[in-house]
Amino acid sequence: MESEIEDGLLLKDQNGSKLDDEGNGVSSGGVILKKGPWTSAEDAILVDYVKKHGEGNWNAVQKHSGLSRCGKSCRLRWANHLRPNLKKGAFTAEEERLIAELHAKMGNKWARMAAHLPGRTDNEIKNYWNTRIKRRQRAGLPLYPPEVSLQALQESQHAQSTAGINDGDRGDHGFQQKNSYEIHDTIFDSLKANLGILPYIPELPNLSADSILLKGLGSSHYCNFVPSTLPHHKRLQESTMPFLGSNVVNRNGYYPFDQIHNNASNKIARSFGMHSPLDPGPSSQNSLSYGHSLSNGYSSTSKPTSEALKMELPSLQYPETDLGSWGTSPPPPPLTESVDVFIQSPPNSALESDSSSPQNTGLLDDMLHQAKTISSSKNHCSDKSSNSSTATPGEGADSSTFNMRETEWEDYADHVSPFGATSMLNEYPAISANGNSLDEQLPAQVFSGNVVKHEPGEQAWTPNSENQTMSMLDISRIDTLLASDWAEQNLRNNQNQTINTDAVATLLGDDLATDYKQMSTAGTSASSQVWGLGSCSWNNMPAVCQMPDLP
DNA sequence: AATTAAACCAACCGCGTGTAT
DNA sequence: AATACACGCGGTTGGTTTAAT
Repeated sequence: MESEIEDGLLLKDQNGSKLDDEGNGVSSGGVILKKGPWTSAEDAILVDYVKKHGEGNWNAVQKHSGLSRCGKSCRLRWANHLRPNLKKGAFTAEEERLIAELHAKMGNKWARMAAHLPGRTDNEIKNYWNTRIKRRQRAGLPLYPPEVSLQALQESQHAQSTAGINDGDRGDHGFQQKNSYEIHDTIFDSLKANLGILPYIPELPNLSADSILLKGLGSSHYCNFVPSTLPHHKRLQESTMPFLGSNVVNRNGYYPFDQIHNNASNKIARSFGMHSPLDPGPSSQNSLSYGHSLSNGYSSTSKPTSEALKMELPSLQYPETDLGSWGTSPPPPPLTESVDVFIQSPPNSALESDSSSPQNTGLLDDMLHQAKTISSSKNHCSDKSSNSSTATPGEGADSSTFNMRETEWEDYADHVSPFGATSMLNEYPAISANGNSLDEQLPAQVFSGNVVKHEPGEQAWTPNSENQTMSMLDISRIDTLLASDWAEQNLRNNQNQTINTDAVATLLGDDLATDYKQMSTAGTSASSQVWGLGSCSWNNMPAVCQMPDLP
């Protein structure tokens, strides 16, 4: 080792390590730190070291084991490849779905997501997601499955509503609020993107998109959708926003929904195969487009089991892992594309980042002020939301409105237009009223009950019942989220739900999934699942405005 | 069969945060 | 309180494999 030390000029990298002229690091002891692929010998050394000394203190590995790797590299190698219980192989359909769900809630918090996926690493999840982002971007398909988006919104609303109730006592709920915010932000962007590509905007009865965002600043119930003012702008990258150029973001940094509305409304039915009830059936063009989409983008990384097995352990880089589990795992995702299908147009990063700009500070202050003013009259807000609703009270009550079976997720894309918005109006089956939310189920259980596996080539879920059609009317309508159905339902459920949510959130904080699980099992699932826009009205604003990391 | 493009994945890099001194 | 260090996270890069032409 020592002999490898070079006397040449040594640079220092960001971590203070010296670099030789080939870019290899040089430890403080003068040992050249190797870079690049790990060898089996190095793996063995590292494994042996960890067995003896445990994890952590990674910089000591090089010193004590003679391994010519920096501590950071050792940690990464251990975490991603050598540590026990790592699950290798393609992601299962369940995992794919969970990833989408988690991403909807957390954004690019790979490590946190990995915590929910035993045996999976943040890097693995990140790679998986990013490859699909790219693919979906090219295909113009949704980022999240509709039910994931909707559910996340619901949950975020629960949380934010709770935050509203705790308005005067936010000190201990910073995380929860932040979490809520993140959910909102991510999903909101997702929904916005959908608005840009989905035909539903026209369906928004009494509010244009800009009214949702901007007018809401004044007194609407939609203010909670105003994108963040928070500094987490790094989370979503511009690269995830392919559909809309920055030129469509108004000078306030908000996404000009009305513009989208105007531009998109005329294209809606035709472009997406989603037909207005007043519009004749899908055009052949849609069908063709959709079919094209299917044929294009569906080489998912989730490969059939056999392939998954094949791809594993390609080299010494991969330690032996328990492939046995794969043998028993569900058939590879036909679902292969399950996630891809829903990767939607990227979030509007401009909106996000811009909203955090100083120029919006005043707006946020106003929002906060009004939020506090209004928070005491939540019911009043609900009433107002109700008035704007286009749904009848009875209709929205069905919790199924915002739930889809996982299978539908895949089918959704499969049937959708090239833009990912399939003819949901016709094809989505109704979900049972007691359909579980994603969070109501633990990962291991999430997909057990209602996932219908499809073979990769299996295109279609055949619409065959009226109730299916019924359900989709709401589900497919992203704008519905912003509109009145939720508010309508919320009117009835708001009070009790808010209290429950508050209590749970207060107790559990971070783990919103658990929060909602508990809520659901407490017999409030029906109401909670229809928790709507109304609940995300002003009482939510504090959650946004109180973000601890606000400047 | 050869070439090119796309997809995948391991590893690296920079930065932020927490902790020890 | 200030500084240095260790660690972890998220983003990016580059090499390899696979698929398409």
